[in-house]
Amino acid sequence: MMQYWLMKSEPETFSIDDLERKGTEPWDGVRNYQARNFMRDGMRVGDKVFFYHSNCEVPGIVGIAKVASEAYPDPTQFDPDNAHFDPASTRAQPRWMLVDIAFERRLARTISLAELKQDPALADFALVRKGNRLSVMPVETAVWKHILGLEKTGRG
DNA sequence: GCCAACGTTGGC
DNA sequence: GCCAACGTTGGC
Repeated sequence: MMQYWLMKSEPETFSIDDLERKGTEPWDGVRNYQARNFMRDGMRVGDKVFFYHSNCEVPGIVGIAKVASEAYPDPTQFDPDNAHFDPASTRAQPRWMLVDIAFERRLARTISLAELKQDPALADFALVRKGNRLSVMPVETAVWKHILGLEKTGRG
């Protein structure tokens, strides 16, 4: 059964433009167990993903991607020259996993965090809750549909 | 750039 | 196992 997700990326590091240009990208660098578990245990090929820009001028959802592989070990954990190198991880027992993410489309407009926060229908959505730092999270079907409904409305 | 919130580490 | 110190995330 199709599941929905949201994944955060800092656009200065990897933006929706970058994903559109490359087509498919290994979602490397995740070093949070909860986020890893969602990728490893939750995601299936074909699941849909909101692409979210974080730590930027207008944080918000900017596009839609899809899961393009099952989880496999994140190669950056083995590379001493990589910022995400993890000396405690081994190839026999890799600690960090990733999935490939494929571009699907941009949204017609950015649906900003500010807009999501002031929407009463999204009060329980983890993204808008105070202190949330999770970079990979599930999105309930109703929430997914509600947010997509915002795309064509109002501002932008 | 600041800093609140949160996760991880390590001493005990 | 507790918890203080530290590092990171990410909005503002």
